Formats: sequence, structure tokens, C-alpha cells
Amino acid sequence: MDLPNDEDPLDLDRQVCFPLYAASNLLNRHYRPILAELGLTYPQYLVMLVLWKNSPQTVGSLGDMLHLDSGTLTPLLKRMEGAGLLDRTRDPEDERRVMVGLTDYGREMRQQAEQVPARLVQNLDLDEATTAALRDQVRTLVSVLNRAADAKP
Amino acid sequence: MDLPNDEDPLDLDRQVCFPLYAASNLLNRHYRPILAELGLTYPQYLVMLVLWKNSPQTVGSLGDMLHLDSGTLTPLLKRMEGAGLLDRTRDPEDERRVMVGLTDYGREMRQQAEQVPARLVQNLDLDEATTAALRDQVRTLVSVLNRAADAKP
DNA sequence: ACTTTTTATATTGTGTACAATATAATGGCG
DNA sequence: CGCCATTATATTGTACACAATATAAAAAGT
Repeated sequence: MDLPNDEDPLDLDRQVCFPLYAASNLLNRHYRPILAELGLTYPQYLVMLVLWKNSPQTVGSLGDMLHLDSGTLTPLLKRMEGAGLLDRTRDPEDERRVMVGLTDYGREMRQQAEQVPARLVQNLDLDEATTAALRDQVRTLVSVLNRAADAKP
Repeated sequence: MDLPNDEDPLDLDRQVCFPLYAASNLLNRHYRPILAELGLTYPQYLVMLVLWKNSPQTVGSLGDMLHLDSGTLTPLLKRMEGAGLLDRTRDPEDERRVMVGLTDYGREMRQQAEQVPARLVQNLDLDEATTAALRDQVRTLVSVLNRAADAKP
């Protein structure tokens, strides 16, 4: 009844999606202890990366950058506000919008965070070429996924 | 104060990890409506893929395949048992182990599931070459992540 | 100006992930 | 045999993700 693996469309090894899922979980697990020293989770770290580039900005633009919606971001940002990393204030220009901006503490954390990428790569013993090639491939996939998402609804 | 993007180690676009994270979330989102017709979530679908290859097997071997621990699997498997997809029984040979096996309903679902990969690829309009290249890259990363995980603790 | 529609967040409910811890059964080892 | 470390799963507590829905402000239409 079982097909040989290279013909079975349901073979785990034939799916792009499974390695991607596994890689994402495993990477998160590698980040966790490093980011825990800063008191951050991985999604929180991503929010900080975006804000260190440009603060303040709206919840919506954060969501566009990170491909997350308010259902994920609102509680996450509230926890970060509670931790003193950022402020959330309604935009007086447009009361629907919430501006998210770094606090002094949030800005200062950037110093520490600069060591994070190096520490991760060191832990994983990844070479630069592999990393760069992979990054480009995955980025291509992300744009495909976004195109498909835009086309449908 | 801002560095140009190609020198800033904290630039979002320079991280492998972020596109991987985004791709994993986006893929999950694409799978969701397709799998919802079968009453499955994506991790539940992965469990079914493993069981269709080999049923029954222990919680531990499922976890090894999917890189998930009992904290994730136990409640997930209980929900799947509740949905009538599988059975969970203590192994009489070793009462610590729980054998997870497909029910008739679970086995029959395989027919429907065979259309899932094709429907996904069709939705995304991905070509075979890109998919294969990406899959190999990500698989390489997964093995690196596992090596690093084994080396540490 | 008033109504309708759209837009920006927030809330609710379900389902993962995972660290830390608990529990119970096996397998040594003296 | 009895004790102890190990192993296999379960539980607890925290933090995402996201669909569906709710809320309220702004924009558009009449």
C-alpha cells in the first residue's frame, strides 16, 4: 500500500513546508536563551528591530513589516509596554491609530542587542555563504506567499 | 546615528531568521483554509503525515520526527483523539510509553489529504525548481540547527 | 449635515510552542 | 532484592498566532 517515498505526495521529506516549520521552531529555540538575557522573546525582538530603525510608528505599520495582525500585536505590545520598552499613545491626528514609540530604556537596549546576531551565528557555526543563499531563497518565498495572499481575498 | 542598511547587523533585511519566521507564519496561513476542510490544523496534519507512514508509534518518535516535545504533543494528540482521528494507549510492554495509532476514520482521511499539496502549490503558483531548491536549503539549515542543539546541552 | 462605508485597533476563543516541573515506570547496580 | 538514576509522558504557566467579531473614528457619498 505504501508508495516509494519519491512518488508519495504526502511524504514528509517531499514537503517544503515541513522543513520550514521545523526550522522556524528550532531557530526560535536557539534565540530564546540569548534573548532571555535581554528579557525579550523572538517576536518582541523583531518589534525592537523595526522600532530601532524608525520610532515611533503605528501598530499597523509594525504589522505590515512583520506580517502580523492586531490580534497578535496588541497583547504583545502591551506586555512590552509593561516591561518599559515602549509607549503606546493614540495619535491625536487620527484617534484610530496607536503610535508605538521606544522609551529611553528601549533605545538603550540596542547596545546589548547588537551582539545578538553574532552570538547566534557563533552558536550555530553557520558560514556566511550558506546563510546568504538561504536568506535569499526564503525571501523569495515570502514574496511569493504575499503575492498569493494579496491575489486571493 | 543610523548606519546604512548593509552595515547594520540589526537590519531586518539582513537576518535569515526573520524571513524564515515570516515564511513559516504565512505558509501556515495558506494551509489553514485547505486543512480546515479536513478539520485539521497544520501541526495536526504533520502528525497525520507521520502516522500514515507508520502507525502506531510512540509519542516520543512522533516528537523526534516533528521536533516537538510532549508539552506540545500531548494536548494536540488529545484533541485529535477527541476528533476520532487516532487512539492513545499505554504500551503494555512498557507502561511509560503511549502508542498513538490511527483509527479507521484517520486512515480514510488519507484519500482526501492527497490533494492538499497540489492545492497548496496551485494556490501559490510556485514552480517546481524554486520549491525544490528552497526545500534543500531549508533542510540543510534544519540539520545544522539540530547539530547545534545536540552539541550544547 | 447625515448616513454609509472604510479603516485602525481591540477583544474573544482556539490552538500551538516551550521551559520547568511533576509523575510514574524501567533499568541498572551494589 | 532494594535503591537510584534514567526515561517517557503529563502538567503548569507564559507567550505567541490567527480567525471572527466588536468598537470607534475618519472618509465618502448623497
